[in-house]
Amino acid sequence: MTAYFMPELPEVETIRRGLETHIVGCTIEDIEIRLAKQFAGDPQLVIGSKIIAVRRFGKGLVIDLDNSYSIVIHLKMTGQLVVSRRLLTIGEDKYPNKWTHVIFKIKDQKLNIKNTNQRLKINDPFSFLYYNDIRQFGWIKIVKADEVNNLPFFKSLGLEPLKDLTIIRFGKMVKCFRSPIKSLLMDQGKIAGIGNIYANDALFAAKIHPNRQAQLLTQAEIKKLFKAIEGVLKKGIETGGASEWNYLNVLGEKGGYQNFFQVYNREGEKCKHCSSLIERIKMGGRGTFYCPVCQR
DNA sequence: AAGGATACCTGAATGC
DNA sequence: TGCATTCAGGTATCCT
Repeated sequence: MTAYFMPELPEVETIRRGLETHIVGCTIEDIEIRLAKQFAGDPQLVIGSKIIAVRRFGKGLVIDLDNSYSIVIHLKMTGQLVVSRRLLTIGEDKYPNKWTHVIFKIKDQKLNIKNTNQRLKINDPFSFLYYNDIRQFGWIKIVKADEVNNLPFFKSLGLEPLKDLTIIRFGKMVKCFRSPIKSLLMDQGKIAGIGNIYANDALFAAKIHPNRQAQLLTQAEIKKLFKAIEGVLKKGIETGGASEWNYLNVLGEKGGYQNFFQVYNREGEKCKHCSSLIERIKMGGRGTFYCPVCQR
């Protein structure tokens, strides 16, 4: 089967870091909206403003501007944010393409000053940030910075792993949760940012069957799972995210985590620990992968 | 209340 | 071959 998956915390964090490096300090000169349904708010509110920060909450991105407005983005499954290669002078743009739905025209003051040197392949201080999205599920909104946290998605977000999610809080959460543990890991209102890939792999690392009722896990298992979550997310960030199919960082490059999948998308393949065949079941409408021997 | 089903959408895989 | 059907999936929303 083909794997389709959205960017999860490590992928979105990788994009956030890339944007921080490449577009903070730039000014938004124009916004071309090619698919109106993916864009909410008045683009005029941010045109002419300077990008001062890029934040991430769960799988959501917030680009802060110097006029107290923010551009909020959720990539959902197939959204990509790719900066113009022109900006980096490392080749010609492959974008826009038929899936490019929003184009931010940006101006880099630093480049503008130096635009007579070789850093720019062409003598043009403008660059582009392309929003591509095959499935068209993602969205971009212009909102006041102080209203970002009131957006329904952000308002309902749970704790941030590697930050606010402590072992104590995680333990309490698990003990009150009556549904399968995998549902808890993927519940954005409980823990922000874990999606199908990392939930599957964390459960494998902790040797816990995805269908186990959360509140029945032992303290030792809870601890192991907590460590496993941190482990897979850190590994994901370290390798630049998982790119089996659609995910790209802001330079249009793939990540490397797909080479470390333990169970995700490995139905019928051998468990890397015991050589049993990885099984696939459906939980909450999502493909769920596990080793029937290692995970109990 | 909380869990389940459905809509959104298109490319790839499958079916005939 | 080629056309039609099925499937995947995060989140919002509706439903039970």
